[in-house]
Amino acid sequence: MQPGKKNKKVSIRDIGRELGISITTVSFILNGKAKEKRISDALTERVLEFVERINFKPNMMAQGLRTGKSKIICLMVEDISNNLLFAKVARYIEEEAHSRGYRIIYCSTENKKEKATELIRLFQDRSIDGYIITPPEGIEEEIQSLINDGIPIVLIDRGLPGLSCNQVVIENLNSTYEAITHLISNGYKNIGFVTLDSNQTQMTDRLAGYQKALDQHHLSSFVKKLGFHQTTEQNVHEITSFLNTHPELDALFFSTNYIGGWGLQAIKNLNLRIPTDLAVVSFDDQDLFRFYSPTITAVEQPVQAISKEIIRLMLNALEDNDTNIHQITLPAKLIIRESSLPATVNDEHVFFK
Amino acid sequence: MQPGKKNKKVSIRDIGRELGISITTVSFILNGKAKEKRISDALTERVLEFVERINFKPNMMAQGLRTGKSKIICLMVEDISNNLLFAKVARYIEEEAHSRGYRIIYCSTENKKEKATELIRLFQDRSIDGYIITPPEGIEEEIQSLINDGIPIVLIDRGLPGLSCNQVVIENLNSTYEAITHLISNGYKNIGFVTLDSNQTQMTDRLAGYQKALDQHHLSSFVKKLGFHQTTEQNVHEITSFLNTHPELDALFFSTNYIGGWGLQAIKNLNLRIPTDLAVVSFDDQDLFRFYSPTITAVEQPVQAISKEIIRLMLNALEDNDTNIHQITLPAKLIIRESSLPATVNDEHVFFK
DNA sequence: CTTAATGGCTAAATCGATTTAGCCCAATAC
DNA sequence: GTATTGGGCTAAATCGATTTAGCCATTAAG
Repeated sequence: MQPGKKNKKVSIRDIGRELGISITTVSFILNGKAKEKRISDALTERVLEFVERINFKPNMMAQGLRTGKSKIICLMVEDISNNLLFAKVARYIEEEAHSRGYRIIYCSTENKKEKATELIRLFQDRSIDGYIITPPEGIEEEIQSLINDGIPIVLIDRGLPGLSCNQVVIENLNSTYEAITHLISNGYKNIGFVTLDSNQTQMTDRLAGYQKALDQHHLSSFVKKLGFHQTTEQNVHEITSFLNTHPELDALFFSTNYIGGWGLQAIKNLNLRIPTDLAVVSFDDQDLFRFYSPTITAVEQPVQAISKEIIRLMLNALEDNDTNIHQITLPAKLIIRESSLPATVNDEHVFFK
Repeated sequence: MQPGKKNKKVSIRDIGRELGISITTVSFILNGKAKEKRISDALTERVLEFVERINFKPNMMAQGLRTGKSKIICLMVEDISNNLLFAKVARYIEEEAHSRGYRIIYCSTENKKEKATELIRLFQDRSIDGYIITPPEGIEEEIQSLINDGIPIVLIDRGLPGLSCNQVVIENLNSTYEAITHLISNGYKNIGFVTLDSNQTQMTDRLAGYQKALDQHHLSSFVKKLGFHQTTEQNVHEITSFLNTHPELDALFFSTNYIGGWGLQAIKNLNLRIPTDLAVVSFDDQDLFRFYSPTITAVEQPVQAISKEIIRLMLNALEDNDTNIHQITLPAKLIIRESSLPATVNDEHVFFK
């Protein structure tokens, strides 16, 4: 039995038959090699016009089989649904990729090494041209093996120390430093830092930025590291305990937007006023921070710029065979809102003490 | 020149050569047809063991070319980044699809007919096995042509009246009816409805549910329809004007979560207290509503159930050639929070009047 | 007038799988 | 002793493109 659908689609062969020419000629013309292969302008014109009229699209599987290129890029993120940042990157990348003839498949690693490995193996059959990855810890070997196979990779959101690979990240250290300095200059002295128990570069850099700012002002640090893969309730509870054990805290920095969400929850449960009782700044902006009462100061990632760089690096590697390694670091922006207003203005105790 | 990467990958032919058997046999075994084709258990065992050991994965392009199936499903949503609902659906679907050997490519229509048409045409080369689509208005013909080609389609979030096609939607009418009834029974009498100027079924059904509840209690309706593709500022401004022109409003229903966001913005700008001055209920739950002060009552879509049905319908059609049309309608749940507390309890005027 | 160059096009191999048709041998039936 | 059956395996066609090598005129060069 022949494979294929009810409506047999036309092939390059049908076009050749219809126009009385060889499939070779059709292929050359469709691939823009008419001039190079000295096909006459008249014929080129005729073929292009015909192809346009019948809305012919070459079969990608056949093309892929022959050329070894699938025109598919894999976007492998932590979880496309738990961080709007990834969904936004997905959105921007999609547009540019399509306009260049690429499709994007996505998958989520849950930031687990095993899951990521499994996914990479699942796709390892020549059917993915390039990978855009937020790498979980411990995935170095697997990535290296892709690189060895000559497959373009762009790491995003975080790097893998010890691996030379294209990457697009932001200035985590500097932007956190700036945020903490902002709190300090607004009069806060006991600033807590709530983060994940993770050795990934974006997290360690943010912590380093915090530490750097504190050191510079000789302030002591209060760091709470939340375990990975806990429930929201557990996390909120841990932040609540952290605040209870350290009543001296007058400000809190959350190292990601979802930690920010848990933090606000905890603060609400404790009935603390922001920023009167506790100032708040979070990494990663989101609707919640813009709309919350009070509005929450946040470090905003330049999503559009990040996405542009990601797809630029990928297409460079794919189309221009650029094998140089590009490591791009983009600046992030502190959006100052109500939650970090100067302590002296808001805290009436200061006036009357 | 030969195509292919630096590390030439092994093919079914290499396996045959290595084991001294034909590629036919290898293919039969790999496709689980060993029994049917009477390949001896010993040989089957030997091949499977070898394939496992060298971690062989058949080339999908070759498979696809031969079988006419790409094992790729296209998820075509409005915008994967502007509504977490779509990202969540994407996440759930991904898991199940992968476990069944399918990959998912995504794309965003911006809810525009032209964009959707363009995308469908872009993919129309036999390289997509099925489509999961949130259809924009006016896309009926294009969808029908896919159906005619025998390609499985599942419409989601909204249907296309006049088109018989698989679909998974929720009880928009009933759940809105329930939400409005909830407001009415909590003492609200002048309930406004802010929605999009759209004829899509999910929107018209929500409006119908609102109308039904009002009619039943002989209340008058206040409907504000926002234009498509306006800026956030414009929308917030329009909602503000709506509230100003109708000072009698004591409650507001937002027909989507992002409209809810704009609405909260408008209410905040007007310094109205929720629910004292104005009760609020929104369709679609989100973090913002859970964390806001006060917390916002919302109609929650059963994302997981929706996703399960979507992928179930799709895989049924793909694998079991189920050509029956399934139209699934799932219930949604009203999550009652602070923003819709009874008017009489909160509005002290009522007590002292 | 022969050879070389060029223009315009094509036959056939190839990518890596699936699938049809059928080969060969041993066992059983008649 | 021949015909039939079935077990165990394989050769070759095929999917629809790309690409190499080369055919056949015509013109230019020597």
